[in-house]
Amino acid sequence: MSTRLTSATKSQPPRCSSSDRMDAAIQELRRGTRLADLLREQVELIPELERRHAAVANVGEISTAMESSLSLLQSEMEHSSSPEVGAVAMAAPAAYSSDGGTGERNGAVARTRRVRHRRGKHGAELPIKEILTEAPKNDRFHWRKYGEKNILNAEHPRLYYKCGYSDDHKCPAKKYVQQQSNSSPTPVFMVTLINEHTCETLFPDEASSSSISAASHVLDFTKASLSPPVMAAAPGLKKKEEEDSMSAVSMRSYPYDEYLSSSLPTMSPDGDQVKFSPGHGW
DNA sequence: TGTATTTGACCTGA
DNA sequence: TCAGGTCAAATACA
Repeated sequence: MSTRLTSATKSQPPRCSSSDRMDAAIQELRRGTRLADLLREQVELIPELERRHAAVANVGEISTAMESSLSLLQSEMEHSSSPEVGAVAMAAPAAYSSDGGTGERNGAVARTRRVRHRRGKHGAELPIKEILTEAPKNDRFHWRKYGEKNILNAEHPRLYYKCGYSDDHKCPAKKYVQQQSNSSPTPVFMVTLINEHTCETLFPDEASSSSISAASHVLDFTKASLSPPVMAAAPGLKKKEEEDSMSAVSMRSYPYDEYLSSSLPTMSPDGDQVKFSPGHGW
């Protein structure tokens, strides 16, 4: 079954205008929905009741996520998005920084007062996407974690990432990841994207990654859901992972490429992604 | 040794 | 004053 599922990830949407990409993303989401249905049928054949139940539940969540993403994209298409980005603009959850991450890192002394230009509340025009995902995947961008914060009334801390090229290429892309309160056995993460990547530095993994790895990814996606995906994610995690699974996921940056181009089979069964050399790393 | 993460302090808007 | 977002030294790891 895995091979069939993989086909969902094979078609590469054209990368042209944002509307083209959104269109492609919609197509992929539709396809994903159909495949999720297919997967459900297959999963129902699992003899072990417990596993079957869990798998069916997970597939159901996949479908839900697909459908909600789909409707978001569609409504965005209808409401004519901003020309520059194919963002799924949603209600801005909070304040978004407009700090360009220009990386003024020469402050010799720590904690000395620096004039930092940030928090442009007026920056409401910033592209924003929010994605609910339960299955972290690699989006091929290089994210670097730069902060973590406990949020009021939230069970889990919010993790802050910026593009790994924010300094080099002045790429303003950022994302916030927050695990939702665990109402379901499977952790669900709200991923908020801020700004579009200007670095355009995607990892060239699709050329080398085989459909096999894609298949295993898809399969393991289910497996990983049975056991928390967070734990599967972090070979690079060292100390806090055992107690803080949230951080574990975070180290890999949470990917959710649904909106992007869809086919990023980069997470191995262990949750370990493709290794990248420094500077291109993840 | 270089790179990425952790973590507490700092900053800013509400 | 509070809460959220960011910085950057310290630290861990490959």
